[in-house]
Amino acid sequence: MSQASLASNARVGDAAPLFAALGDKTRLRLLYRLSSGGPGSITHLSADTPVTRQAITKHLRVLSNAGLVKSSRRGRERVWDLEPKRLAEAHEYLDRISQQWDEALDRLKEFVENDPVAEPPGASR
Amino acid sequence: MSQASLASNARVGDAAPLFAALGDKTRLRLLYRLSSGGPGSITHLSADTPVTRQAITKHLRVLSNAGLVKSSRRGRERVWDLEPKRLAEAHEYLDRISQQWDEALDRLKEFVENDPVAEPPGASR
DNA sequence: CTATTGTGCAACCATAAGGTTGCACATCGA
DNA sequence: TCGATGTGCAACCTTATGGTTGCACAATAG
Repeated sequence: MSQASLASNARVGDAAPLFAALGDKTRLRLLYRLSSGGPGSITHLSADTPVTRQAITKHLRVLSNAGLVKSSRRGRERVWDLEPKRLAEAHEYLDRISQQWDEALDRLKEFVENDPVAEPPGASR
Repeated sequence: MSQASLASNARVGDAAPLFAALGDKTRLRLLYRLSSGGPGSITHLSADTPVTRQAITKHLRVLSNAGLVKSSRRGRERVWDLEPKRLAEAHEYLDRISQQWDEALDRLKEFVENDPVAEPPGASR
């Protein structure tokens, strides 16, 4: 079994949801907003974006499902904030993947340097 | 800039495509496949998956657009492989984000410890 | 030459995703 | 109490996404 791979086999399906949650610029912007500006209500958060409050609500729900943010009611407002625990988990996750990429790149170098793919000399056309 | 945020402001829209490309389990599996099993043709790569060759083709194209894989023709076959350079870039990227998360988490702690439900600056109306 | 194998392309489908509008309802201020 | 403000829900629209099937075409094996 080779050990250097882009994701450990067992968790490969685990990473996708996290990446998917991060794979939208509006959501990344929201995370940025929360991390730099602190917690905020929906209307507050949507004030900076070109999209509607409703859209923001949906995105927050996605982030919430991914465990990246949490919300709490405060009077008639609902305040959203980053979720430290999950965020730390995701953080570790990215670190691990990052490290595995490193190893994968090493293997890749060997590939290229040693024996590409036994390329047939006249393979072009 | 000593500001701790989840993503640097200017690049926030840059990360999304990468994450989006990684946000699918079939594609992650493909990357895993390529990183552990080395390069392979489409039919070869799709032999291990429950989906059709055509679906794999599409996924490879997505990964290719994200710069994570590259392909080269070899006779009548087309061999796909990881793209080292871009992969390294993405690697750095994840590292950077990972680090920023770390900083963001620090700020988060202060939030919680100092002022539980602090009003974001400028929240008055 | 002919059959086989490997790709590529295109059409098509179902569902999810991102977004909008509209409206009901809760809560706060005066 | 009444109006203003903040949310939540639901319907709806458009486009992307993930997937399939079918077929044409290139290249290789006999």
